[in-house]
Amino acid sequence: MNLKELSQKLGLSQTTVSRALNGYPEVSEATRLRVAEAARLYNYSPNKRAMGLATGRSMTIGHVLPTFTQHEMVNPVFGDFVAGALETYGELGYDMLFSKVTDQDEAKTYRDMKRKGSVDGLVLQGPRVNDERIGILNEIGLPFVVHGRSSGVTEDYCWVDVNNKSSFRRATDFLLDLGHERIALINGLEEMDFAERRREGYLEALEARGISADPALMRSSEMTEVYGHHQTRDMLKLPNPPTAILASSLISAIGVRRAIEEARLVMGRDVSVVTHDDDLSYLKNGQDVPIFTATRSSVREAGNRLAEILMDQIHNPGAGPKHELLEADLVVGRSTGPAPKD
Amino acid sequence: MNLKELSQKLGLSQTTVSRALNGYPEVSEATRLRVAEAARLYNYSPNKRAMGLATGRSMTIGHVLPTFTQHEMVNPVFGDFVAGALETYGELGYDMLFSKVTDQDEAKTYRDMKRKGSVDGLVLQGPRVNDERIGILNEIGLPFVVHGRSSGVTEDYCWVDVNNKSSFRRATDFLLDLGHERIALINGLEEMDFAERRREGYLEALEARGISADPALMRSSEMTEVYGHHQTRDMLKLPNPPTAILASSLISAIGVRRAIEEARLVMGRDVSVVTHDDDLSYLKNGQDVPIFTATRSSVREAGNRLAEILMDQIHNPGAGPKHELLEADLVVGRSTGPAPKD
DNA sequence: GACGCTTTCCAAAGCGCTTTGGATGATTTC
DNA sequence: GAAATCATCCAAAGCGCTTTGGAAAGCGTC
Repeated sequence: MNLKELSQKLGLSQTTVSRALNGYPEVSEATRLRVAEAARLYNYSPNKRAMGLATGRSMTIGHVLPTFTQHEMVNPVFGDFVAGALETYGELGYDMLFSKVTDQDEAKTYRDMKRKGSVDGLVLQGPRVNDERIGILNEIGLPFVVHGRSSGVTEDYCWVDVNNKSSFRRATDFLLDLGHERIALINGLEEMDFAERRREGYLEALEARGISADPALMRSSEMTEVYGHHQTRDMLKLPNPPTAILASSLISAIGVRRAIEEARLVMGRDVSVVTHDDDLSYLKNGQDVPIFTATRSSVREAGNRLAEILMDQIHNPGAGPKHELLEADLVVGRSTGPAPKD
Repeated sequence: MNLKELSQKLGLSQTTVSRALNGYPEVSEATRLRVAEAARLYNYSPNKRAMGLATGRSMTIGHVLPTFTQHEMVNPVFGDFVAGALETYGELGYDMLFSKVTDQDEAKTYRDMKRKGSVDGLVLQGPRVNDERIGILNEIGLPFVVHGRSSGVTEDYCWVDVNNKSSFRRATDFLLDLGHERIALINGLEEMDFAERRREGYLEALEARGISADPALMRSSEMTEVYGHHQTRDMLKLPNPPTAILASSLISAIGVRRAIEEARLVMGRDVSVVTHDDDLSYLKNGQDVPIFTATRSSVREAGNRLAEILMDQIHNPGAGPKHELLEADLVVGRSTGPAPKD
């Protein structure tokens, strides 16, 4: 059933039926009702492609599967982030289109999406420090929002980000207050912007107490369980091992704990651990009492907020770039305790 | 730049340019080259929506975000599965369209996709026992492939699945061979088809040795870390606790280990653990020596294979339904050992 | 009753592509 | 040398929708 057929059945023109369905005022309430009724009866819904052709809008948002380049690792927060964004898209009738970038040429994918008219807006995930993709997206001229920020980029753009710096500053302060002085940082890959900001917060807290950071205690790698384990195992073997560890994700924190236990130490007594927690639906940080003391910020909520900003940008092209900085909670669990006296 | 403009620049008709670009034979090699050259020069690529309108094909595959109904949990394998499927889609120029189903009315979403012409094929994830969605999809008349199977459904359909039954049978046999007799099963939600098949394999192995299954040792729940932990903690408190545990996912196995360690027991000595491992990119089962003894099958590879079958179905509508049963490896790690003598 | 103003509807022209059904020469066949 | 064949190309008709620019009818006004 298409518009033509439906309008014939109703004895109306396609124009009127189209207008009735799209809520234009040039149609009487009586016929609007009649049209709506018939549309339901004949199970009519407009062809999206034809609609897109005619309007120039595709009602689709483009995403690129965020993979950490090394090892083709899919970002574990992907699923929850998407779920959050989809909630908002769905409400406004938008779909989500996915592409995977095989080569490094992500810019080409974005340009293609614009040229082919397949999307009305874009989402950029996993921004790196000085990310050149932002400049390209600005130049392409399609509304976009970045999940995260990119230090070094001077031009303005829309973003939604967790306050990584302040949350890691607070986490470090929390450990310092407990008397820890040898605090390790197991961070994400250094080129990632969030990792840089977390490191800044960590360093700032140390400096404020006059503690000089030990490069041997600052690690950065992909946020997997195995890497968390390796880095911790190595650091615990140091002549002067850390008494506390800051981890960048719950998954690597699980590896941290494994290494601590393998060393026959007790987490929260011998070694304290604080992690960032994206509040993933499939990986909750305990139930009542958190397993790990953590800086928590729901990535799903971030997806939600980001989508709202993007929708806003699409519908009000004039409005300038919008930003949203989400503050993480610092939740105290069983992985932290006073620094051991030796 | 659109077809019209490009053809004007070339002094050719749109027909010829279109044919040249799409590899039709009615165009001389010389002009084909000239057209290709100009297309590159002017950075032309056809508008997907217009192409879709004209051809009736959308070059898009529909996915529905698989959530376990309770708690809106996003399936953790989602990211890797998508990455696998996208590899194949990308090669053939297909995009991936995502929708999230808010209500239970997933069928409506599929019907809409068909009506609106937004997709050429569908992927069904997370099939349940007796899943009525399969019947609906068959009736809708859009090519589809199921990731998993649905016992109880008699009609034929395409699927890609891990041999859940045989792998859990093997895993159970492996534990039995080590002398374990009280083997617990921490399974996924019972309505999920994979959970049923795994239970069957487990029961079959026990029965073959004349061991009657203890209902107190068979748990099923969402596959989260917390649930794995809770179930294990509870079972270890039983008067006659299990000496081995079979877990349905690496994430719940991590919870199992946490509970074992909290009980001051040693995994692999006091309690053996075998888990299923989807070989997720962000959650590897150790590096050289696996942490857990596991039945391993890459969900990314499954996504890849599934996409291939779907592409095949779309391009050869006549061919009957195809199936692929993936056998899981049984890899031995450090989480299993002989049953303790008491 | 002629006039203007609303209200309500419609015909037709796109949107950018594919594809059908020729047209035009060039080449071969007898 | 005329007819048939072939290789190239093109004009125009869709695909299913939106939207522009009227047209027709209804209504009050003077």
